[in-house]
Amino acid sequence: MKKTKLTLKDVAQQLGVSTATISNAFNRPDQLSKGKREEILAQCERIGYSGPNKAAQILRKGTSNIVALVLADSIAYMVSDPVASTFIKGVSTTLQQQGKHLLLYAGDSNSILDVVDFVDGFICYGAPRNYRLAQEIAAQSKPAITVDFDIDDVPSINIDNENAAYEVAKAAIDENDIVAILGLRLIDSPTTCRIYDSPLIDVNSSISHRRLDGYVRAAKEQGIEINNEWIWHLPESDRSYARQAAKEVLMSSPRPNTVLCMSDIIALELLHSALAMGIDVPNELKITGFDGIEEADRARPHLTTVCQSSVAKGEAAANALLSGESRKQILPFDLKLGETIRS
Amino acid sequence: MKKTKLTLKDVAQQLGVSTATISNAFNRPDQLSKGKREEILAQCERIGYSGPNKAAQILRKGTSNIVALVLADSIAYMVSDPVASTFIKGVSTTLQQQGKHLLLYAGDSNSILDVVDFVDGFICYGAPRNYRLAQEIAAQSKPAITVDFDIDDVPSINIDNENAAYEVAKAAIDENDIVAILGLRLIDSPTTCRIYDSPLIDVNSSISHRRLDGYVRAAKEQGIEINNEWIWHLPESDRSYARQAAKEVLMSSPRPNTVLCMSDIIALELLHSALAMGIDVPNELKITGFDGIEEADRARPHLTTVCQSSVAKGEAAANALLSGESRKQILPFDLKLGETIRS
DNA sequence: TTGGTAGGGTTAAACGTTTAAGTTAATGTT
DNA sequence: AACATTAACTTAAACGTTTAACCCTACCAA
Repeated sequence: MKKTKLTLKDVAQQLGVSTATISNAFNRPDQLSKGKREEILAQCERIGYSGPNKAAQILRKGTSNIVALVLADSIAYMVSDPVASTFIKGVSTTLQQQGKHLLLYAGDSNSILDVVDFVDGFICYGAPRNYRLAQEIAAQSKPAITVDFDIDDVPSINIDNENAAYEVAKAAIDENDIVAILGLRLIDSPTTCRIYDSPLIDVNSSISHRRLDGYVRAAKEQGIEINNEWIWHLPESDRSYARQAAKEVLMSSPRPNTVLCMSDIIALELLHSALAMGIDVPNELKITGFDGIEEADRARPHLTTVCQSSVAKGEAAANALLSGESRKQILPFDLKLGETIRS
Repeated sequence: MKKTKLTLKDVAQQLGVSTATISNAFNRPDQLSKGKREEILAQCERIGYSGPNKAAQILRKGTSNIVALVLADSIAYMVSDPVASTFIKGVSTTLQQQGKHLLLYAGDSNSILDVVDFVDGFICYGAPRNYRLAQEIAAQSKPAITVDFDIDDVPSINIDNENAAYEVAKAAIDENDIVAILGLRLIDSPTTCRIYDSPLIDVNSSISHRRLDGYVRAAKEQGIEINNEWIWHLPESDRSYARQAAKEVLMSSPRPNTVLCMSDIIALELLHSALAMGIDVPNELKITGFDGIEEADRARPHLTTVCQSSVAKGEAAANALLSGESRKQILPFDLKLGETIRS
């Protein structure tokens, strides 16, 4: 029983050839005769050498076939959020097709150094928490791509959030409506609350603020000014935060009759709360969502929302990274009219 | 502008000390004087050296701080399945706490060799597709742990599936019931179908077969023999497979009045289909699930199911791997009675 | 004075590959 | 026959660290 693992050198010695030849047998078939190659491979199989050590390969070749997916929030949150997990889906299928491996990264900017040396590239998903981290990554000389936010000169995948929000809001808002917004990560607070005059965070890079702009523009077109009092901040697109916000909105007086939600999860939770309270949707309350998740399809009445394909985003991100694409891409969205705004 | 990245050697030269000293400054503070160490670290900061190259470290030290989570199905499926994604959640939070990184692996047994050399250990989740792969991994001399299935001598995390299934079935089944089972991965087929006399796969290692045993035992106690004709096979715990199986069950005659489902997703889909057809649950149709996912809580009537904590499984798996625990652990489950079996 | 020990360094040999450059023999060209 | 080309290998220098073993110098005890 061999105690220590076989190395390429051992094998070379045993077969009486040079290490280069063994290495070539595995990596560059054109560098040796077909016969010799097959013989070597067969012998390796026999003596239990399963190929060059990958750690050494990574050091020597400088490439590992590992791509890091850098997540804004904890992995825990990301796998449970339908939008984020669908994104991961897109990334992973594409990577797998190309023989790449996926490292899920959700640490801070210190420990990113733990992986930066051996990873082939980075996909950075979701600001703002990720913004500084992504900047550091971009500063490294490794391929990187951002999704759902932007950093100068770094290729990215986005949709036109401002127009998407504008369109869904425009479809929902009528003259004289009282409009409220259930927003995501608008200010720096760990709890659900109205934003009032709290300073908005990260205005430039955040999709939430682009959406806010769109909503506000659509409202303005109907002569409606949305006061900060009617804008809620949720720290995450999470059911329990949403439930609380829904309660606050529905209890407030006057009660808004149009609520624009920055995610479907939020919108659905609001819908359920409203129905449970016996509120007529859409006649007493119009609701719009954002994302177009599967669950929105199953809800009755159907949710009016903006569909964006998270899978497509994931695929686009992986493909762009692997192909060295350096442009910023804007993916399409799709307005979906359900019965939550008009029956 | 430095073109090429700084190495430890460069730094040593610039600071006029040996490479060993620089290395020690980063890794072994006790090996040099405090003053020197601080000076070195400050200088490194200044000239832009962010610490030893990790690829080289991995090769030299033989450890990478990366743990591979080996998934039975595609990552795409895993992140969308509530049970699996919750498991990932548990694993990832634990790993993160301990400063480890998570590599999601869903390839085949060939490409596992791509990572085996630099990964610190393996968590193998879910047979049977994973069974052979896991055997190969176990054959490597790296720490490994299996979850929801077993391999001789490899530590594992499981619940007592046989008893869990027995208990939920016992709670549901009455004398003279017609009992059907919606099972998971029972035979080797990519489509939803009745199993009839198809050979069962992987009888030993599969949780599905343990559950089957439990169901059958409970039925027998009521004098009921479950014919293979009344057992369905679903290739995955997926809504669309479930929908089809639900249709078939509800259309068959005589229609079963007790259906034992091997996952909540399946049970919920059956519940929806039944309600949509105007069938009275539980009076005309009793349903049980398995897993205890969140969504089961939101259903009306509440689903009767077996709760198991996937998060706890994930945490246990990660902890066992990191601590070198070598026993097989059986985690508790929890019978949850809802109104889908008795109103 | 001798010798022992501890602190603070340095040297140099790994870790397991890949690959540019070099060697040799065989084949083809004129 | 002389020379150029090619095929099939080998040599040896990286890749960027870590770490056992060694070497000073200073200090202290007896």
